[in-house]
Amino acid sequence: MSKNKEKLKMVLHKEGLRFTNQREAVWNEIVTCDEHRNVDDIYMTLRKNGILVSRATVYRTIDVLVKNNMVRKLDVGVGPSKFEHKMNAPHHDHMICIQCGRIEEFVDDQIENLQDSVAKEYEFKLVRHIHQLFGICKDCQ
Amino acid sequence: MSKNKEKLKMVLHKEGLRFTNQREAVWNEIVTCDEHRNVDDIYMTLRKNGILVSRATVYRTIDVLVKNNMVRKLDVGVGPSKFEHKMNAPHHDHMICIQCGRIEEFVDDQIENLQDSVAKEYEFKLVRHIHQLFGICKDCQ
DNA sequence: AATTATTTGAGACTCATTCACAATAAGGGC
DNA sequence: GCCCTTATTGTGAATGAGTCTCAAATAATT
Repeated sequence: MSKNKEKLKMVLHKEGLRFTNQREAVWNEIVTCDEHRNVDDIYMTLRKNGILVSRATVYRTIDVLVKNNMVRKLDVGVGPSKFEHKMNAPHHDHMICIQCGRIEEFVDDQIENLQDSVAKEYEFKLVRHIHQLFGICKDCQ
Repeated sequence: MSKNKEKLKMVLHKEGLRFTNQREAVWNEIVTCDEHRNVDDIYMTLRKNGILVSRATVYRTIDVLVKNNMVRKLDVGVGPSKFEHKMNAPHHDHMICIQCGRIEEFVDDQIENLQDSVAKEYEFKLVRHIHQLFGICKDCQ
């Protein structure tokens, strides 16, 4: 059994939820693609591959995945939210071009550390964060 | 004429928009309150004070104010966006409690600087950013 | 004052997301 | 494997924040 399937089973069990074909299909579709996609993209791709899962189920499954840190939700400021899986990928944040919508990832450990310090200082238990830079990308300038 | 009124006039002029009672009323309502409020909060307060401005106009005016850096839009992850004015207030980011919804502000110049460096490195022209820490606040723990 | 262009208000509309509920499928015990 | 209980699914309707349309009102220009 693949590592990802294993991971899904664990999380579902932890949440007291059942392991179903639909949930596996959704997780599988998300984890085998490295793009930033919205629910409809994911739904349509599944459908194109002959896997009929309802949109509602995609939403419901993603909620669980997001809550359990397997998927990151990305509010890109306009239109539907986008999602990306977090397996085998180092943590990163995003730069979003307000002209062409292109999303670029960036990593900065110093920022991460400072962030942790701030949270500690306020006795705030950090669960997740959003750090997005909006602007004009190199190509659009 | 107050400094804030002056500022609004300038921005509207720059945008090729007219200075109207409604736009002044919305800006005034926002700039004289230091809380994080959504469009409906602002609309209802105006209405309570006998100032009848339509919801659509509040949305439209806020768009202009956000675009011109007079107001910050805050996506709090659930429900409608909140807004706060940016006059006389040093730049800050937000910690949002996912339990009680409380919003706390924090300032960290080092993070701001690092952020600028990252943008520079990618030749990305930074227009604005979102940096939000989600977690459990001191009181909710 | 007349003309032209912008803004406003009201409500219809959009569209992402959530919900309700009947039908279906999982998991546990036998 | 079969039954029973309980969770999950699909469907389509509902929700709700935000946007749009358009006629009437207001502002700027002549």
